[in-house]
Amino acid sequence: MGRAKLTYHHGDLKGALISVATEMIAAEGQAGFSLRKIAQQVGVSQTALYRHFANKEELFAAIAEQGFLRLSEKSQQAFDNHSDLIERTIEVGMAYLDFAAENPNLYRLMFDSSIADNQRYTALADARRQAFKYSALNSAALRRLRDPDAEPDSLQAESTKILSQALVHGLASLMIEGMIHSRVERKELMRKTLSESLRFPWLTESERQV
Amino acid sequence: MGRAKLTYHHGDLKGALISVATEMIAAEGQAGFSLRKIAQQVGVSQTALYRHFANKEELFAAIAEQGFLRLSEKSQQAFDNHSDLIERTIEVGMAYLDFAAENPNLYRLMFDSSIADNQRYTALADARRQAFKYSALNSAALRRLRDPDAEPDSLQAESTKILSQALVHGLASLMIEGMIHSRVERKELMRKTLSESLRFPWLTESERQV
DNA sequence: TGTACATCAGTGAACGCGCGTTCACTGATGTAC
DNA sequence: TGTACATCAGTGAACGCGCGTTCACTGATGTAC
Repeated sequence: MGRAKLTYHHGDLKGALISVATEMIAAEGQAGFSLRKIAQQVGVSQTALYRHFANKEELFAAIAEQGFLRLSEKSQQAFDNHSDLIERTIEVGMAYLDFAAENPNLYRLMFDSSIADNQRYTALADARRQAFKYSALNSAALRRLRDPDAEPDSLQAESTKILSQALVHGLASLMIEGMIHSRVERKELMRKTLSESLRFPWLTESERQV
Repeated sequence: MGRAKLTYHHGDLKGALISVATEMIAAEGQAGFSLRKIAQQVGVSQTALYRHFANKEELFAAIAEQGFLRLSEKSQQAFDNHSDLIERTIEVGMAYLDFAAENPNLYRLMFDSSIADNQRYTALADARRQAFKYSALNSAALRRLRDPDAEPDSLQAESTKILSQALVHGLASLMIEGMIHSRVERKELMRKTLSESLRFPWLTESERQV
């Protein structure tokens, strides 16, 4: 169906709604968000939306899902581009930080617990799991290197995993909330901080090649 | 003025409003928050509030300020109770995490950029600075120990400071958003993670005593 | 000690607003024959 | 190839709601004389 053709039926209204809604979240955040504005921007009546989403929350879930899919892609690229374990960990983390810096409002929505915690949105939960696959794999690998006989869910393993997750999420939050002010270039700072904290001194040089 | 006495004038309406508003934030978060509900709960007309606050945002700022003052107190206690540098850093961090765990909605409000970034609220900014004084002093001390000749705002110093801030903020966020699921006791896990990441292997035993 | 009066904290009715959602509808599409 | 009809995407008027804020007011308080 031609795009220029102004038909009664839109063609891909669902996709257009998600895309415009995502832009709106990016521009104004969750506070200034409204279904009516989105419909207006898409050029459709304010009730058309209810053919595709049961309610506002369901649209939010779709936006968040979209976000995780994009984050996933970035993470995978970073993962695939590096084989050195530490480099890889840093670069996956950097991809995460870049995403947060470029999409602060979207990032916030993605981690809004009121949506994320709702078990109803299975597609969202899947996308989320996918996005964390690469960092999760990384920490599993690290754990094995560190202590091959460690129980999978030992305190040691848990704390390693949580450390890296917390660090990267914390850096993202600090960036978004503007708590990081520095003369030095932000990206360089991120890289350095990540790299210092993830040096893992217990690894020998040979172990670092995965 | 007696409390039981039902007078036309309240006595300390401003204080009562902040206190009830803080409770309401704690219970329902920013989403379900409304001036009318608060006035009702305090038992006063919905417009009485405007004698003490110009608008809703100003009340938010007062709530956040209150939060930072409480956090400040907790941090200072933790600081004063330990002289070992690492123990002290861990305990100040733990105080921060406890606060976030006990007051998730308040914590979120305190770091809501739309209020925090507004320069108009100088009392809020002061309270905030006060709350971070102890962790900031800590990282300054660490920096000096690590490299006495380091320029105060070197990349090294910046990244050390950011690392500890990010870690503790990241852990708080993970806790609040329920991303931390674990069989082991949460507090123990926090302590271990913090302690591992802040071990600072470059410090000698004698340097650890401040 | 008593009175007049300025000050100011709290009232209550009312405003306009934007919101999410409902409802009965209409126009376009695709398919069976 | 043409027609009847079921399906379903999008319409537009309307709903009720809770909200923040305004306004002219009233009742209580404290102070000057």
